[in-house]
Amino acid sequence: MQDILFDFISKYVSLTEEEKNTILSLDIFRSIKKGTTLLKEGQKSKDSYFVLKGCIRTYYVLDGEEKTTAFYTEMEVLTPPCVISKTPSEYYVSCIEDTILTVSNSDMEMEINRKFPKFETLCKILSEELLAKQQIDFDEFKTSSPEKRYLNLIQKRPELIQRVPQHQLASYLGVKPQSLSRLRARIVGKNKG
Amino acid sequence: MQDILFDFISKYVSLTEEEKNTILSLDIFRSIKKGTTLLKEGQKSKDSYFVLKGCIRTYYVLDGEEKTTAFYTEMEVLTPPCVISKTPSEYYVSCIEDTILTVSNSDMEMEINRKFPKFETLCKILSEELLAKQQIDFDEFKTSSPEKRYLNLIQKRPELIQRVPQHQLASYLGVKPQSLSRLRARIVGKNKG
DNA sequence: TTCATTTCTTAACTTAAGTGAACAATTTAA
DNA sequence: TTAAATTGTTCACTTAAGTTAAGAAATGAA
Repeated sequence: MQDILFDFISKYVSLTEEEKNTILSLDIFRSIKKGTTLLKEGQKSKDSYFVLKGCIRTYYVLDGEEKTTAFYTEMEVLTPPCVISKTPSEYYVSCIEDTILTVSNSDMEMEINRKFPKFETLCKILSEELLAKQQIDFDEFKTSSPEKRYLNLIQKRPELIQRVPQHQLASYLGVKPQSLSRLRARIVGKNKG
Repeated sequence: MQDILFDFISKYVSLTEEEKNTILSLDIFRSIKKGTTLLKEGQKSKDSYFVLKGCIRTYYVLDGEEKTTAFYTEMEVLTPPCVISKTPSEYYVSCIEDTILTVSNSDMEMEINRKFPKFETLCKILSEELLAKQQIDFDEFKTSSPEKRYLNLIQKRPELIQRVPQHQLASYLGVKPQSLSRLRARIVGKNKG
């Protein structure tokens, strides 16, 4: 399990055994049951998550309705905005499958950065990459219709459509569950006739 | 003009005179005329921009149509995704006003990072903050109707509505120019009766 | 200044998404 | 195992966005 993390890190910076041991000594690996909530609206938190196996989602509760805005699966990192802004969280984070992840807080991060400055480089590269990736995702969302977004998702993350309940996918795509149902029926119809 | 940049940086890390002089020696300040294109689709670039005065926008050309996805105004930073991915740019960047900005490339950045490691900390903090901010923007976009997005924009960046042509604002809000016109008329109507 | 271009608005019509409700299928919990 | 809750689909109806077109207003260039 640790190897997945180390392989991931090694893509960005090389790691010595000493550094690996320091990371392991922090005891950051967690097994979480499906349905568990990791972060609630209004809570303060310093925790970042790296998903090794499984899936977590972020969602808001607006007018009593859940609005799912993101899914994080294998090899993806989530640092909730409240960790950066140091304000109470605006949203929930929960596991939609049994999930294995690492939980690291900003204190631990600072501690590692102090011992191994190259860790700061890793964090910089990672957040720059994530920012660029998310800019493109946002641009695609803005310039596409709901139907195009769904077709785009089939291309880019086909497994997500299998793993995730439709009504959560719907708000992720910016539409109501009924509209997603209809839109899918429309696509199937097109492929037939 | 330099002071604006140094004040901005000082919010994140303290700067010595030596460091300031090193930055100044790089000759990064540029005055750009309205309408100038800074980056074209298909071009490779290593340049990041920090807007001191004026406004730049990013836009795609899809099916012969311009799709504006972002505006960067005073005190905002843009590192185009192509700089991170090291691939040809998918979009254009151009000035929609006479603009004063800094242009810094990744080689210069590495040079400074080598001399002053605290610069790496600055970059890390900046991109983490930008990532968090953009996550929230994206979430708000997903969970709002076009009308709500427009009302939200009036709250958050009222000056933008004055500075920017409507048809560019429209694609920024994810609708056609005609829909933005209609939507605005609808809002005015509501406030009357 | 004048002409051409760009920008913005309005309108009529088409298409698709939102809404409320019903129902079947599936999952969860007692 | 059964009842309750959740989930997904369909339908009729409403509302809003996309499309096409026309014309007015503003802008820019010759």
